[in-house]
Amino acid sequence: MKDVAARAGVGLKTVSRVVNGEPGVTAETTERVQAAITELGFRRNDSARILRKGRTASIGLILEDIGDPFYSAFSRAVEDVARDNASLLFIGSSAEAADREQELALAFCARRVDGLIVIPAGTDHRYLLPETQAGVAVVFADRPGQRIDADNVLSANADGSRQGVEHLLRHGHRRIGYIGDLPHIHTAAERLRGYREAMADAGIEVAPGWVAMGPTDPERVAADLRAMTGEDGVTAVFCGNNRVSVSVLRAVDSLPSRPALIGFDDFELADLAGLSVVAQDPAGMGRTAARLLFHRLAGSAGDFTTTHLPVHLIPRGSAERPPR
Amino acid sequence: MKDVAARAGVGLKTVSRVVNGEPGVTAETTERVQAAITELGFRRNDSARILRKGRTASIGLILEDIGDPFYSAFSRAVEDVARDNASLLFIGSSAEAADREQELALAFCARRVDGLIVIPAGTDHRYLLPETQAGVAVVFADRPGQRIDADNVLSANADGSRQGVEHLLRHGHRRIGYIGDLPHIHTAAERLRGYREAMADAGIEVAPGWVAMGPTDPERVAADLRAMTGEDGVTAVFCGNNRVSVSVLRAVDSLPSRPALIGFDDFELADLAGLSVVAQDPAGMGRTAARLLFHRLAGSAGDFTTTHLPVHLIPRGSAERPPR
DNA sequence: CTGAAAGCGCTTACAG
DNA sequence: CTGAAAGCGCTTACAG
Repeated sequence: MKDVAARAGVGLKTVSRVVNGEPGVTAETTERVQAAITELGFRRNDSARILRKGRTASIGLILEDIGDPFYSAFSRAVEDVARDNASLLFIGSSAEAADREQELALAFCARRVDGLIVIPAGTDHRYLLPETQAGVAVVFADRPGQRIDADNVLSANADGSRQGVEHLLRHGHRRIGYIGDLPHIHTAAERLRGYREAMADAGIEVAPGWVAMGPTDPERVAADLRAMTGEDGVTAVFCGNNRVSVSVLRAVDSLPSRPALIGFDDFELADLAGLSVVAQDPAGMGRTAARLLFHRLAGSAGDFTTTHLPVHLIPRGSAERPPR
Repeated sequence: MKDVAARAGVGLKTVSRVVNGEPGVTAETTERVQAAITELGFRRNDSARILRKGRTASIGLILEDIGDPFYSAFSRAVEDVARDNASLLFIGSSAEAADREQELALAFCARRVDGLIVIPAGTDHRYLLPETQAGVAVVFADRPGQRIDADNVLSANADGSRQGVEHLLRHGHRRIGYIGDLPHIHTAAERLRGYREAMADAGIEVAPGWVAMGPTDPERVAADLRAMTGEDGVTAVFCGNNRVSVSVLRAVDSLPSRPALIGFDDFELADLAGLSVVAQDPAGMGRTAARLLFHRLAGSAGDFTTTHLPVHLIPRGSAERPPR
């Protein structure tokens, strides 16, 4: 910028005015400055600008894994809202590791992002306290932030499982199994709770072998599926998330008899597989979380909120078959 | 930092040393500084650090759409390599719009990213010349950069189509149709070229109605599928990308008779649908592009390269059926 | 082992 | 309409 000023024979401030389209510069001066800019290949350094101005016009997004279709739809919605607010987006995956989540969050904060959208992997978010006190806005999505006051945007997880179970009950099932993710994950625990409550309300005692929580790798899921659908086993299986559903679909055809199926979370081609699902709205969740974040950044002060986004049941055949 | 220095009764430089874990500070002094840091809730401002140091330890990634599973696997690989190189990742979607690609790229450059990985939407990348001259490393992936010298990492697109067509020929098909994406997209054009060459080599003249290029929305694809598989139409259809494949799978069951199918690019559940594919390696592409970028940033000077990543055919039944 | 001075590339607040 | 000075929060190069 100094070079441009020298070349155009003007002061620094005049170059700044031209670069930022501020008023109060003669057409002739503007032209001379513009010429110098092109000749020298000048590009404004936004880092320097940011250092002086305060707000960085960037936000950070911490996901579990961009590879999961739920999170990619979520991310796209966040990105769109960020663009509407003239903000750039840092992104990172925690891979379900608390220390990686924290490392990413603090790295983003060190770059002075204005705000953070976090899909929590960890269970203690007090490490963000100094950041929020310094003015960084934080919104947790999909799972709530823990040991910290903040805004949360969640799906109606327990309610969704309840809906799914009641749907299976209406189609005559009573021995209903549940395959879920690791139980320390909030969504996994909530969905299991909804299942248990709906079963209890129907007066059905859940046998120990009917519930299997654990990592969502295909082998574990297939083994648990086989175990719970054996002789006198369950006639229907509730899949706790889209990873479980996919693994179950891959394994179900090798079972002696096919159980009724319902999955939590919709995904591409679930329709072709005829899988009935309790559908979440990942784009809606991303949009809601991002709008809330920019609301806070715009100075909205009210109490912290927890939003539960509704889910809805999509029947496609797999859950509407009677018990064998 | 000034406040910390004052509180600890030391100089600025000493605080800097402690914050960065540089040697040459007494344990006692370190302790006093650390105490001041916690008491004041000090957080180093990396923007300021970056301004002084030069390199920003961040790269930008411009995708067509994070929602597409090909690009989400790609992104995850880029992110992993970035982390290995202690670099943060800006991400943005062009939505196949050249102006949005440019806007994102220049915004990232204004933040002084060290490098850029671009999946091009536009067809003229001369706008990046001032940036590359200023030292920004750029790698194009999936599609080549145009009107600019740079590194490219691509799939063997034409070769892949050729493999797919030859596979169908081996199973007795001669009337083979092709449904692809908009022809101005490089991958779409290359894959079509491979198809045409393989057909010509087999001595088959491609009838005008056998090729349909256009947007990948389900309605367009379904209409073209119906049109080309009518009376005396094609007996096999080559799907030019995973968007086309999904739309074809959704529409194919309503046809009077089911054509043989093969798709370019693998995707989740293609196995359940029994779809034979020419598989790309999105994670490998992301990894290769990112490694190349950091190689350049580490000072590697050689000529610009264009890498063609191999693809491989996965038979799953849909392409191995003879003509009706 | 420690610190004062200068500077990274901008903008702010002010004066002319 | 224009510009000189100070400062954003750090690091570099140097001196003690």
